Amino acid sequence: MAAGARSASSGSADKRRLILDAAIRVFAERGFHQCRVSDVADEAGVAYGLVYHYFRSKEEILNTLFLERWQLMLDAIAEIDRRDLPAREKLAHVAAFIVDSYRHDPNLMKVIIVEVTRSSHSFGARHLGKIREAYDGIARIVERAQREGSFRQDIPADFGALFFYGAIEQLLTGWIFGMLPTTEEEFERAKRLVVEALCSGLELTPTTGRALAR
Amino acid sequence: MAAGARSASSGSADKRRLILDAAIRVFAERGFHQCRVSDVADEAGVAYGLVYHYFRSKEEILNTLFLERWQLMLDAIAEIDRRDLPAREKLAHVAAFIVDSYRHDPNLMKVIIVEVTRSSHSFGARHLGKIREAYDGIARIVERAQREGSFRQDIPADFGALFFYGAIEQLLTGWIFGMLPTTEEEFERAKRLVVEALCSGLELTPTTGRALAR
Amino acid sequence: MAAGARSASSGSADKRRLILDAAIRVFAERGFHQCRVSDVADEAGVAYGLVYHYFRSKEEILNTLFLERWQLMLDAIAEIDRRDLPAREKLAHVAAFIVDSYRHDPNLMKVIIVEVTRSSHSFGARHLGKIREAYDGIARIVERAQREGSFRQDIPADFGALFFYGAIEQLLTGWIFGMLPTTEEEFERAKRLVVEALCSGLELTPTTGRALAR
Amino acid sequence: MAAGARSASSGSADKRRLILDAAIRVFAERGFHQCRVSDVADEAGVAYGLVYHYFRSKEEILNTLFLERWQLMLDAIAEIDRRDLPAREKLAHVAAFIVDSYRHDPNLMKVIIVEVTRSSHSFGARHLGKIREAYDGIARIVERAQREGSFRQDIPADFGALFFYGAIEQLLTGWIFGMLPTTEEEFERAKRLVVEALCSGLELTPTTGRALAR
DNA sequence: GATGAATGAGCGTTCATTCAT
DNA sequence: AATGAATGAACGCTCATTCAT
Repeated sequence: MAAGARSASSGSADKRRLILDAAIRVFAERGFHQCRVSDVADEAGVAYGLVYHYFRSKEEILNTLFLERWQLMLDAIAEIDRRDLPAREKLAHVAAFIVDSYRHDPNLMKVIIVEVTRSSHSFGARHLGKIREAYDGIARIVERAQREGSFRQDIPADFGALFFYGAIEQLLTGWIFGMLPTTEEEFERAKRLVVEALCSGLELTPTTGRALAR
Repeated sequence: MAAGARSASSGSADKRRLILDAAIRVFAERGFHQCRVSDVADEAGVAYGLVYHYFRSKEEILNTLFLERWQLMLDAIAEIDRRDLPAREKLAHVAAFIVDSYRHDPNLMKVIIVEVTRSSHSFGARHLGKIREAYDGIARIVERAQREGSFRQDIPADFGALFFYGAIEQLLTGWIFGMLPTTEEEFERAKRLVVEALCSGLELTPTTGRALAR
Repeated sequence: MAAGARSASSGSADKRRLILDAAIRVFAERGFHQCRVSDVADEAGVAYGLVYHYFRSKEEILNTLFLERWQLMLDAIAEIDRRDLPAREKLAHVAAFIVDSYRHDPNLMKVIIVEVTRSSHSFGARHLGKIREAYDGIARIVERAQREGSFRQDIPADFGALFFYGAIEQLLTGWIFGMLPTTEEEFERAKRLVVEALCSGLELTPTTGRALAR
Repeated sequence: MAAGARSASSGSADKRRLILDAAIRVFAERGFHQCRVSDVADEAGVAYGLVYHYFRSKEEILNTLFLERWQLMLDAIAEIDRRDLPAREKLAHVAAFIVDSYRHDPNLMKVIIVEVTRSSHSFGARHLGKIREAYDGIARIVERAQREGSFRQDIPADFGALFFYGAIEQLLTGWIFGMLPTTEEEFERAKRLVVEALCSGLELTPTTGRALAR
């Protein structure tokens, strides 16, 4: 929880932070390519020359936003994996972290997902390594579960991670696009369902029959 | 199979098709926003102005590419759903159709995924309805399976569809980004695994134990 | 009267005439520069390549329209001047000819006035000689009246012609712009008033007092 | 006199003014549509983009030039009308103001007349209201003269204004087109003649006979 | 005569970035 | 640190004109 608490903070005169927070709003609202540097400056209430005092370029603003947020997630995944929990619980925590990140600062997550993660040209390509680290972090959870016998081994860990991440990203996309409702209950339900679906599958089996009863 | 056979064909003098095919290559290579209309014209070997003879704008080229291809997929999903098959088989056919589409014309799929589907600003927003239709088509398969008792009902059909589509899209993204190998075997393996994972889950159970044996 | 009877005629298959008539409507409606050659062709119901079969360029269409109509006016002015009439009557006939030309084919006159006569760049410059001939024709009427003693000599004939033509052109402009009503009565009144004003002046004098009584 | 002193001044570093003055020269020389924004920038000796720093569009430059100059004339006409003078004197002042405006900055007046006032499509239409105000200002002078008995009432004031303005505009057109000489004497003579012609008429009468003697 | 596909120069506008103050 | 004037490359789009059929 408390994911990304820093991004919306600061009543201070930290102009750099002001610019970053303004950029989140503007990039989320209109898209990175559809807005001008001056829009960010206007939103931040500073002269737009100042943007270039703090950032080398418009891109660097986005890179900064992405990296500082994404690293939190990587750290969280790693930390979760170190805990002594069943894999399913770990994945639940990962899902919760991501969903809560969106809940906490939808604009920031929207920017990261839409402008970086889902944008293979320009930014996606640049941050491929970092994005991959997230898959790897999840894959490590799966891998350990396979070694410990709780997860099946016929689905490679990296595929499992891919599917799990893909499902969650699709949830975020649904919220971002306004295709899914964004109430608190929905967030909680989604967290539960994505883990349930990915771990136990969509088919009805004796096992999932028991799962239903829980 | 044979998905979208038309898009890469034609040694004919159909200049309109020539332009569309050139656009696929150029958009895939450098991205929609990163290339100029003249790049498309050059690639097609036609004069600049001819592009505007056939298309109202650069955007219309992309819209055309998206719509003509996406509709094939929607039709395929609907057709698959009409067959008398277990839901798992249906989903396998859907996965196969999408994967084969990528295998058949990776550039076109890359353009559609990267520039339209995963691009909420500009194009994604415009084609939201069409994109949603795909989710709905898959959801209908899941729904029927729930009614018929083969799929569990505690995971709503639309979520199931979302997760399934998300997993597949993540596969495509992996191939597009060069994060996953793109051999024939990989494509086939991926088709199988995404269905297996989504239907039976990642966890090891007595049921999946049996699945392993198949 | 019956000025420019040819311009709106022809139920024949004379495509050249069809194009010219279409050009009158299109140029009048949207302006020479604001419409495309294809607009003219569409209006004429012919393929736009045909326009280039009959005319060397878009400009030549306008030149043709201007010259064929303007020459009628020059001829009319010359013919009027040859009649044995008081100068005031001659000017009245000139005014009537121009006003009736507008009444007969407002679009054509609009094109000629707006796109050629009042457009010093491009077309005005090209047809300067022809435009000047009109001034000269009127000036000749004034000049003769001065020699014969009915017109004062302290206002040079060319100035007189300029003022007279300017007043009439302003009337046309008023109609074209929709600043003056365009009823039959207004046209007749305008004919009378422009001659009266230019010949007798706006000031009230014993002479004009008598004029009132007429 | 001293009409529009601001427009051609400034050796200062006011780049906005520099651009406006350059635009006057370029628009006058080659016409609004026949010149590129870069021509204006080059003429002003500033970078291309700076034009768009100060003006929203090429059109806005022309609008600005027209409005700032035209308003001076409207103000002048209103001010002249407020003076306690015979109508003929008032009209003489109006004529003088306009002629002097041309004398002072022929390029600016050329642009205004040719590109705006005489251009019913595009700009003329946009500024119809402002153009009409000029007619109305002159008409008010005539109207008052009619009420006070010095001008005849059988020629409506608005027609009188139209003819007077038309005559003057034709003079300007003559100078602009190079059809009339542009010496100081000619300007002064034209001022006198246009008023004389419009007030007293072209015909020789006992009254105008006396006028000759003056 | 008639068609409309094909050509390509031209131009208005945008906007990231620099820099003098 | 802070400002915003100044720069200029880049690009989408228009449209008059040509030409093969």
